[in-house]
Amino acid sequence: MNPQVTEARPRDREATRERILQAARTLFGEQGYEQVTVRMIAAAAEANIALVGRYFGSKAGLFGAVLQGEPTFSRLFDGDPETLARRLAEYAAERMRHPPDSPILRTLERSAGHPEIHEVVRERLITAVLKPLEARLSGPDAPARARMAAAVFLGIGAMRRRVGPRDPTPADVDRLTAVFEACLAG
Amino acid sequence: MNPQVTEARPRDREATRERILQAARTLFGEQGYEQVTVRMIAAAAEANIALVGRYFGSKAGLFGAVLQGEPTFSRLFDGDPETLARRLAEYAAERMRHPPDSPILRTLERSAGHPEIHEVVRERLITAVLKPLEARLSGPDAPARARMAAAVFLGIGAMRRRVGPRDPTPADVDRLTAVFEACLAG
DNA sequence: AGTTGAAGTATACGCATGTTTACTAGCCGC
DNA sequence: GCGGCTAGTAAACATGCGTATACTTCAACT
Repeated sequence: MNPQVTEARPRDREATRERILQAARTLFGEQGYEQVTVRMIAAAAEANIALVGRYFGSKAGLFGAVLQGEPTFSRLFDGDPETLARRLAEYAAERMRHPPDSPILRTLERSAGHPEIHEVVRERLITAVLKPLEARLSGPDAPARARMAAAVFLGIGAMRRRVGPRDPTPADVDRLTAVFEACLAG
Repeated sequence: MNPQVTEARPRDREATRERILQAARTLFGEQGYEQVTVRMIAAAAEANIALVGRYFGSKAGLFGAVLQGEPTFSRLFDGDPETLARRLAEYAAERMRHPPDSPILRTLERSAGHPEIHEVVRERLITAVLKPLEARLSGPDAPARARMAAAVFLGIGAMRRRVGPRDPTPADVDRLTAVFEACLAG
């Protein structure tokens, strides 16, 4: 009769794996794929370098695992369709000032370059952002409209990172609302 | 036996420098800062690696020289202010399908990550895009409005690179026109 | 208790990068 | 002609990367 195996074993594969995953989530979100090294992740997770390879195969595999573990944006898109544009605008306005609270968008904002993660980034952007939004749009051209709204999101983040943060004003939110309404208009 | 296939090039500091610059312009625009190596640039320019360091100090210095040499977007912004949004929309719609014709935007679209070029990217984005557009806007909040329009540009490019190209439809152009009108509305 | 297998470790491999050094050779003014 | 400045070259340097290997340690099960 075993006691519960879930608690505080000194050697715990699952816990170590989780520490690595969590460290990677944080670091990738903060600095993007290429700026973060496997050694940094291992150090932050207080795990040995070789374990990263052992549990995730490769750096790209770990990156994929991070992205797969992130939730979609369905919550943001849920609610009254009439006020969807406004909610998106408020969220985007906050993105002028601060990086996304969600690691997934932080990670997607950065890490454009590397070819080896291109596919997983693309897949995750589609399933976590485009498809959920698209599903909530009525009328024609839903994919195109969702894509354009997502483009605005990415663009806002790109400007913040490249030019600098900006405190969103009420006028900014109004403008963004109009922008998203234009994006989503059927 | 062949006589020399490659005819000797006269020694010309300025011409060599220009070849390197031109090769860098092309490669950075095609692949972004971090994907391009100094050796690739030297090979494309048919110049020795060391000359890159000699003439431009460093890879980042060369990148800065490329960006400094690019024209601004004033031409796109000139013309009837009434139809500015439409012109921007047509340009942006083309960006859904193809990378920018101008190396500067291609370069700015990519190369987000590297800290060592952050400053020159920022500076160039401001002086080549934001300021010229801002100068053509009347009414309040011109910087904020220009910034938002620029964000849409960057976002469109980001979506093309990450998700894939899209053939813009007339409806896309209409939507984008409305988006830019919302961005630029005073 | 002793064996065993996996978790964890230390270290090195192979490679690519940006950069620098020591050298060669061609052009120009004399 | 020729000497010297300098464009151009070849090679190495130093570093950091992701990954792989061989070893050690420890906990669980017979």
